[in-house]
Amino acid sequence: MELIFLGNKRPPIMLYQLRQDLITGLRDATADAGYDYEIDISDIEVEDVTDEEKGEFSSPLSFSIAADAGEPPVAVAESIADAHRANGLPDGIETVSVEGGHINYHADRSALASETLSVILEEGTEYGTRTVAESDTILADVSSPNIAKPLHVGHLRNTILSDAVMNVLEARGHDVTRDNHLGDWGVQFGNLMHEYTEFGNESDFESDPIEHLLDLYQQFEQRDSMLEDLEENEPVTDRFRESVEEEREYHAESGKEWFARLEQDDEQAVDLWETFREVSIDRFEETYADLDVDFDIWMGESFYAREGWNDVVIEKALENDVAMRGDGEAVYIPIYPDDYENVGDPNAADVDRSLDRAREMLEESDDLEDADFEPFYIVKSDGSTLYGTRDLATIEYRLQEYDADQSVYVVANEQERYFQQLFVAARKMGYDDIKLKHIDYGLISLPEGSMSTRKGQIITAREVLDRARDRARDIVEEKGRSAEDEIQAVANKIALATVKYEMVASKRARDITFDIDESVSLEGDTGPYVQYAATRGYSILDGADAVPAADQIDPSNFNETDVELLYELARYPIVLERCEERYDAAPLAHYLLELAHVFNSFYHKNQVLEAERARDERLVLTEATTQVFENGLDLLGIDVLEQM
RNA sequence: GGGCACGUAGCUCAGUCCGGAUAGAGCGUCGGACUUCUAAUCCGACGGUCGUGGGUUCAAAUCCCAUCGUGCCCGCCA
Repeated sequence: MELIFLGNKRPPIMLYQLRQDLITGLRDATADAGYDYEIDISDIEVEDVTDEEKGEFSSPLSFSIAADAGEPPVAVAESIADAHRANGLPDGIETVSVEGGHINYHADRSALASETLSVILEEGTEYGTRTVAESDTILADVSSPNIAKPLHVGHLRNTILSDAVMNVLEARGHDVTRDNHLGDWGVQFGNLMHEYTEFGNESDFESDPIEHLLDLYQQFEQRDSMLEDLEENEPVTDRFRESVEEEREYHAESGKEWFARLEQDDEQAVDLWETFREVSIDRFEETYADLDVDFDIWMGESFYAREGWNDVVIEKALENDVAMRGDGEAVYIPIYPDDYENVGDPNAADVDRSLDRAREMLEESDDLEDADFEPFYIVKSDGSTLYGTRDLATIEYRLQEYDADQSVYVVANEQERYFQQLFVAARKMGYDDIKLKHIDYGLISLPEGSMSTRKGQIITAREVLDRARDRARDIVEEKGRSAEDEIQAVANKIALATVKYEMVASKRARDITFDIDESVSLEGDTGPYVQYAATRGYSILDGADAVPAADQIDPSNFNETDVELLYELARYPIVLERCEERYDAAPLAHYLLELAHVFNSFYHKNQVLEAERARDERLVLTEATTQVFENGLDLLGIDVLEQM
């Protein structure tokens, strides 16, 4: 992908560009020194600026070359450094040295300082973003709550993580469509309709529809598991067992029937479903508004069922001979054990589309259980569809309507296996030109154990937000810096920062034990810590009449502390690059924390307004820092505050 | 039985995907810094067999194999 820098005719002398230049230079120097060695990005490390000896960039490649060539590493390093010196170091690199076999490059700090500050202030909110010649069109499943249930902390993590990751992908130049892929279709709603028509209560529904529906859902599930227990555990008589079985089947069958009716557009079923859906969406929207997140589309699973997309993929699967028929009306795609391998990546995907293997296996034994493949069902024997059908339909739709390059799914890692199967099935269907990516994340549990909507052990998104707000308001009041009428607004922003930071600070794969008391703490490794640092920046800028232009300052006035902060700012685009690679926001969260720490340190050590030497320089540096705080926090969906 | 993830300081976690020079933060503990641009802060100290055992390598927290522990998944549910 080709880089186009915004607003500059030539690539600025920035960390990012310098590293690119050094790779090229190092490649030539290595060849000129007489060594045959393949050099890539990993051969140049960006070092900690506080380490004088290592320089800003360092390469350990002399060790590998030395091992092959049987020469001492220091000699190899020296001869490469000499060659590089002779060829001429890139603009912005002052010297190259050899320390302990490492080739260390020392940047021209003044040039880097003024370039970095100029670029940040010139690009403003665009700093760190890029445009790419051929951006990807990305369709993303985000948030995806099930209707008729409240949003809980799991949805909170999903929604906040999705928002941040999609923001990053946009900043990296891609065209992202956020699809709130509502769970609004499936037998569970048949079960709910059964329960509602049997036991529902209109006045309860009206006073709190979601609570009432949740009660009914839990009642259905609890009765089912209770009956299951009774059935399995020592029934007193056969007669008793039979009646338990009957009771259980009655409810389950009735639920399935309701769903079948819904899929057949039965008026009563559709009416009920629409009512459930509307009250759910109304409630969701309140919470999304509180979270300050938006979606581009709310397709929901029902869309693909009701608009005929399910039929499209079912037909396609049968016509292309990738799916076979099972009992009743059942249709499934056989998946062989060797089908899984880099299956989300269009370039690496290689699956066996043939049904011959499955047919052979079934000839030996009619029992699917014995066959060495997993059936990926897209039609059940009763003729209704499954989530897999809807997900295949979604891919078909995204290709047809959006010409999508990527279809990505922010969904908890408990569904990892399912997504592998879905992606295999999709390849078999012939969806070859689309990158499929499961952006999985760890489960959230409570200190008292794992959450279960069924058992009623949940903590809702609303509870978390309310508690964070209450706690933030107490602290804002205690500090007494905000005007009476602003307290709630300030507290809200701090509360959001707390919750959002918490939700993205751990890398995706990690499970989180969600301790609400710890999460609303405002000290240390938290969102408010970062907000506070930014606020101090504004406070400084507030005390200055004007901030000079970046090209009007003398970078040689910067001391070590200033330079450390400056390098932190320069690193920002590299952090976003890493976030894009990983489809994660955690590196950004950690970066902002580090930036806040360095800025706080700068704040204590260096005077700005009263500085004897570097007042102008530090004003520019401070302004650039607040800009990076704004840009980075914005990607995490966190607002900065002038005062807190 | 099979699959995936996680295991780093007392606790919560970065760093692992791309192997490099003394393994980093926060919380907690101990000590220090507010007549100062916001102390929601800063500075310092204490704290580590990077789960364990092999292997590859000049070099392993990082790669490979094995093993233990924890969580999740393996349904014509989502």
